Amino acid sequence: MKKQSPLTLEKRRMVQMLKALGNPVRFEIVEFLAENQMCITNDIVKNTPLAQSTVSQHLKVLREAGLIQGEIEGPATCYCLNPEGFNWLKEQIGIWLADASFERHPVIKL
Amino acid sequence: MKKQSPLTLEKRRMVQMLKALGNPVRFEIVEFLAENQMCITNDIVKNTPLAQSTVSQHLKVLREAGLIQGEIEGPATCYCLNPEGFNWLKEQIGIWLADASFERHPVIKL
DNA sequence: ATAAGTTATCGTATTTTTGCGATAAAGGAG
DNA sequence: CTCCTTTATCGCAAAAATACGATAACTTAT
Repeated sequence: MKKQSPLTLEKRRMVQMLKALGNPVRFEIVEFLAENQMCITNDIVKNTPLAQSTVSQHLKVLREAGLIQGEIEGPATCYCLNPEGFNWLKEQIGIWLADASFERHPVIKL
Repeated sequence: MKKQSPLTLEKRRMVQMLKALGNPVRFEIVEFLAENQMCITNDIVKNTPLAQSTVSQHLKVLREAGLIQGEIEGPATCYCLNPEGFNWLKEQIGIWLADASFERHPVIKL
């Protein structure tokens, strides 16, 4: 039995990203950003039934997780996916799932 | 500008899995299960500072997300990763991230 | 300067999640 | 049978997430 060490910085970042994506609204925002290269915040707002302030909060969560990035374009803000963040996550998940043992503990019938 | 359609069943399942993994405690439980082939609930409990009932709740969340599976072994319960669930998730993430456009909206300086 | 449009943040209400103790169910040991 | 161990569930408290309106900051156009 191996004792669990506390989560590394990398894994905490991974958890933060997974949590950010593990919400239907944010998941849809990411999909929207992926599908639309024109990514002004207001377009995202119009695409949801939610208030502008709510969407802004969700964008903040995604931004802080490093999954999207915003850039001020004149009076508006252009959000796009953050390729570095997504590629990093993809890589980490790959490593993580590869390491994971899917072996089943041999069932000892008592 | 493309209008967003509501999330498909598959995507909702994906969100559910991401949410389940997007919690430090559950993430560690999964790591623990991956590292230890002996996966009795009580061992998981001993590995955390949390109460048994709390761990049981987290296991339920992971189980309902299809990420782990439990099997009653005598008086105890043996939990293991669910290979199908994880492989499905890995596959979906691969597809999802491959589809995602990382192109940046061309910045029009006004 | 004023007005219109866009976005971030603040305060707050509601909902959900997280955590715990107590309890019940179920199996195995004596 | 009784006792012990293990686990799931219930009820509840505390914490966090979610959503909204109001507001402030900022840009652009008039």
